Amino acid sequence: MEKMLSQSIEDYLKAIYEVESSEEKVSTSALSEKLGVSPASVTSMVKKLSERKLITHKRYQGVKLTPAGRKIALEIIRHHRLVELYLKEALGVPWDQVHQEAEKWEHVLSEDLEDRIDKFLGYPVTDPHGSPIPRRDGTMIVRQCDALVDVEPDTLVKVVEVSDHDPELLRYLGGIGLYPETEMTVVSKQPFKGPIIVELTGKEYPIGRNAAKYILVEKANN
Amino acid sequence: MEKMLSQSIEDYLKAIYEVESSEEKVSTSALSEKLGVSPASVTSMVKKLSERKLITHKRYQGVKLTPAGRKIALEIIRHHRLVELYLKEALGVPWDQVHQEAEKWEHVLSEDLEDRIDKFLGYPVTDPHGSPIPRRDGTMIVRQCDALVDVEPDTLVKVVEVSDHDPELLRYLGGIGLYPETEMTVVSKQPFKGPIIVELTGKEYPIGRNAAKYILVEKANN
DNA sequence: AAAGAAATTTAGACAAGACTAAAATAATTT
DNA sequence: AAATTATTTTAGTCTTGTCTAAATTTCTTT
Ligand SMILES: [Mn+2]
Ligand SMILES: [Mn+2]
Ligand SMILES: [Mn+2]
Ligand SMILES: [Mn+2]
Repeated sequence: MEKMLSQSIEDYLKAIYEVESSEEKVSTSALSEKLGVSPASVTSMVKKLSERKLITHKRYQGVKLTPAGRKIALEIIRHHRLVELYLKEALGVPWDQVHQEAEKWEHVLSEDLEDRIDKFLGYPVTDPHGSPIPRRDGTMIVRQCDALVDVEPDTLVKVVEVSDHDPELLRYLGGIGLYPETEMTVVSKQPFKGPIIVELTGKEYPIGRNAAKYILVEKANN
Repeated sequence: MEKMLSQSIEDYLKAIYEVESSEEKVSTSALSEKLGVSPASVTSMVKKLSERKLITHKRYQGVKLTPAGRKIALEIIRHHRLVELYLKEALGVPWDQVHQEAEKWEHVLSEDLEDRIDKFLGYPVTDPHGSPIPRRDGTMIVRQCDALVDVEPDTLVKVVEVSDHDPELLRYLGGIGLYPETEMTVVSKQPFKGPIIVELTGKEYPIGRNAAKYILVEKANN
C-alpha cells in the first residue's frame, strides 16, 4: 500500500493543494513561483505526476489533484502542521521558525512517530498559525473566514489564522501579541492603500494592506 | 562556512568513521556492505570525497578520513545519537526502533534544534545503547572496554554499550533487562561455540556468541 | 613463482530532478 | 482580426548517485 514518494513529489503535491485552495486554476507559473523552480521543471514533473494518476492535466490549462493525490498532499500537510506545533510546544521553537524546520521534517516522519506526536499534543486541531491539521483519514475541516484586509472598520474580530510563510511578519505580529484566537478591533483603513489600524490590549497598531491579506479573521460573536 | 552536504555524502562519511573504529583498513567492500550499494558506487563516491578533501585514498588500499571529514562524520553521529535518545525520552519510542528513525532525522536537524534537544536532555553523554555522544566541537570520548564474547567466566561485568543495528537483539536484551549500566555475571561459555550464560537479577540467560560480540562491557569495580 | 581467486577500479548506462533556449499555444492590445 | 505579449511546453543538457559488465590490481594457493 505504501508507495515510496520522493521529497520532491511530496512538495509538488503539497504546493498544488495549497494553490488549489486559493486560486481558480493551478498554473505552471504559480507552481514555478511557489516551489522556486523553472516553469520547464514544473511541466516535466507535472507529466510524471499525471502518469502516476496523482493529478490530472490538460495541456496549457493547469492541473488538478486526483483523490489519491489529494490524500497524499493532506498527509504531508498533516505532518507539517503537527511538527510545527510539536516544535513549538515541546522544544520552544519560536513560531516564526517552525515552518522552515517543518519543511524538512514533514518528509521523514514515520506513521508511528506521527501518532506519538499527535498523542503527546492531545490530538490538536490547529497548528501554531491557526491552520487546521488534517486528520489521519485524509480529511480536513475547511473554515469560513475573511481576510483582515476585507473587513470594514469598527468591527470586532477574532484572529483565525496567519500565514506561516513570512518569518518577519510573524515576529512583528508576535511582538504586538497578535496570535490565532486573539480578539481585536479594526479601527480604520488608512487611505491610499495605507495600513489597517487594529486595536488590541488597549493599543493601536498598523498592519500593512499586503500583510492583512494573509491574516484570516472571523467576526467575533460579540 | 557551512557547506551543504547531501544525505548520501553524510552517510558515507559516517560509515567510514564507523568502519575506521573497528577495522584496520576501510575497504571498498566494507563500505559497500555497510551502505548497501555496489562496490563500483563506493569507488565513485570515494573519488568525489577525495576531491573534496574529506578523505584520503590510495588506490586499492582503502580510505581514511581527513580531520575535516572526521569532524563532519562526528557531527552526523552526534545528531544521530541525540535524536535516538530524544525519541526514547520525549516520545517513548522503544530502544529497538530509535536507530531506524534517527537514520533519517540525523540529516535534517538544524543546529538550533540540535541545541534545544541537547538542553532538553540535560546535555547527555551517551545514547540509549550506551554509545558516547560526540560533543559540539567535534570530539568524542573513546572508552576502553571488552566485547562480552571475550570475557572469562565467573567475572562480574557492567554493560557499557550494545550495538544498535539489530532490533531483534535489542528486543531480546530489553526483555531480559540487559541495558547499558546493568551489572551481570558471566557464568559460563558453553562449548562448541555455544552461548554465553549470564546471570542478572537472579536469573540466568543465554546469549549467542555472535550477539556477544556486539555487547561491550567493562569489569565491574568490585 | 605462477595460477587462480578476490577485491577494486573503470567504462558505460540510467533515473531523478533540475536548468536554458527555442518552439508552440493562449491571452491581450491595437 | 492581426499583432504583440505572456505562458506553457519541448528539446537538449547537466549533476547526483546508482547500477552492471569488463578490466585491472592485489591476495592466496599451490
Ligand atoms: Mn518540504
Ligand atoms: Mn503553519
Ligand atoms: Mn542516514
Ligand atoms: Mn545508538
